[in-house]
Amino acid sequence: MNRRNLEPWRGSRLRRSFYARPVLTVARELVGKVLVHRSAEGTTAGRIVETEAYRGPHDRAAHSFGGRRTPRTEAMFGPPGHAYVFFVYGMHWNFNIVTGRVGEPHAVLIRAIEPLAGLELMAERRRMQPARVELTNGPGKVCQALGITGAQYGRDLCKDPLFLNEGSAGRVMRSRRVGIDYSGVWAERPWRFFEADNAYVSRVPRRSMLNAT
DNA sequence: GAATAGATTGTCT
DNA sequence: GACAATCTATTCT
Repeated sequence: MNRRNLEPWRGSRLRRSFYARPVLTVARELVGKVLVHRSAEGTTAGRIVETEAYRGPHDRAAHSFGGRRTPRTEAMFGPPGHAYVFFVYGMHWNFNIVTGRVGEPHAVLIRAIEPLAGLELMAERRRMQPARVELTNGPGKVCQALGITGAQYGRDLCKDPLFLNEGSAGRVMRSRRVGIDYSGVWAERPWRFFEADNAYVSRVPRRSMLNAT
């Protein structure tokens, strides 16, 4: 265990240029990176192990489909490296990272992380025991564990207190995205990326749906 | 282990 | 009024 793993917030921070690239590239490369949130309650951090790319205005599954630009989706149209946070199903927050160019409404959903620091605080927020994969194996769970809500909407992820650091991943696989069956052919696109054999990945697809990257 | 139902509210039609 | 980039508990096999 090196110092970076013990104190993940000390790592090398990802720069704006990392996010200012095509959304599929960023989604793929975000697997293995370290997400850190330093809040008043304490610091929590984890390795990203599962992501999904959303690519409006053409992608029917994206909230920015058709160029829909409202107070809710505004952040997706803004500069890369900022947070797009939304509330869904009446009770869960989801955290995304805006990518690409200004005016291009693309973002990457963070679906799962492997906890690195602040496990006790995560467990407290999640109201469960710390040594369980259910702590952070889903997009709503990640937000609850890290204390991410609408208060973080639009925040610059190149600055404190919510930011990403360098990290590395094992083998990365891809599959169709989760929970967007209403979007027709767009649901088939292999725009979900995850680390192979990681226990914190929210759902392991059938072998026939898998692709190596 | 898989399938299903229920919770609960912001957003848009 | 309908629906949603989800989670949890429950009820099956």
